[in-house]
Amino acid sequence: MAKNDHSYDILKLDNQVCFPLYACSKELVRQYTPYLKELNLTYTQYIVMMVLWERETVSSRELAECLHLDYGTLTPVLKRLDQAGYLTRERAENDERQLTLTLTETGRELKDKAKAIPEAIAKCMGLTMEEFGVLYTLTYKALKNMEEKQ
Amino acid sequence: MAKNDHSYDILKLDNQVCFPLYACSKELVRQYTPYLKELNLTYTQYIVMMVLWERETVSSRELAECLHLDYGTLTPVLKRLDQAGYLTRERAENDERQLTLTLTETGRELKDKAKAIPEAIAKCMGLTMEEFGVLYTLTYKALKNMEEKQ
DNA sequence: GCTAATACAATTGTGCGCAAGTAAATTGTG
DNA sequence: CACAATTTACTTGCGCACAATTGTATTAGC
Repeated sequence: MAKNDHSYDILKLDNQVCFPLYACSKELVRQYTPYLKELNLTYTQYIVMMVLWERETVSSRELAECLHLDYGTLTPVLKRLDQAGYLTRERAENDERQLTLTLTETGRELKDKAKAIPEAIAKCMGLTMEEFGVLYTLTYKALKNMEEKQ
Repeated sequence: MAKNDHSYDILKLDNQVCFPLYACSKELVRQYTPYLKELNLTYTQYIVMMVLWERETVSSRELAECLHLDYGTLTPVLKRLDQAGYLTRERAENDERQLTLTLTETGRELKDKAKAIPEAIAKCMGLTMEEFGVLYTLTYKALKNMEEKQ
């Protein structure tokens, strides 16, 4: 193969968009960790709590959908949050299949402690307000396009 | 608490930049999966192979650094790639601590099969060339800023 | 040259993350 | 009504991902 064969350049790590996205996502979770440790939460548990802080109660199915998580992941996460006393898990009255999650008082108290986190993380990332907006738009656009494919 | 208290809005899932980034990253890995399955690779194994396809040989330490992975993750991944016959693991001559990874012929053969993947994934994401460029720049910028914090 | 400090890698433990398979409740169809 | 299809959730198995700990080789300080 000739030295100036560039047909494999698309396989170079530096030419991938997916890699920095993947690495950035992991690094973000790592940055959250020390803050969340004070709340006794992991990142995944945190995003579950965010939904509950906003809605007080939600079905397991809706949660799985809006967080893009499947039950294999969600079930043990919800059990741990239940065990920690941050939420309750009950079957829906009208449909025994459905699981209804409800925020507890202990869970609600975390909300105040969590208030400072988003700004701290934003500072870590060091992007301008405009850049944050662009990043938000592009990731949501890609996400939407990809979920349409399946 | 008054209904028009917006001080918690920063905790709404829809107002987070981190969440779509996290969800998008996971969705991306999911999109790769069927393509990589044909090469008998996971996404993490794939990015290891990308480095080897470009460099033929690399030390474990360099790999960990450029992929932003620690040894707890990397060690078992490398063992599996070794077992699959895609690379060899040898101690460096001059320093018994260091692990040197070398691409095998079998590993090199995968490169051709992998060639079509980046374009297929790009199509899934459905962004324009310009948008890909912006996404690349912003994620690398955030990544660089965050790793400076630690 | 001996010991302390450092660097590199492996191991252990915990928690995602998802595919595949299973089970139970509900809904749809004849 | 009976029974097939669907929905919802759980379980199992495997592979990351990382913090914390341990082990070994090299280098630095004296």
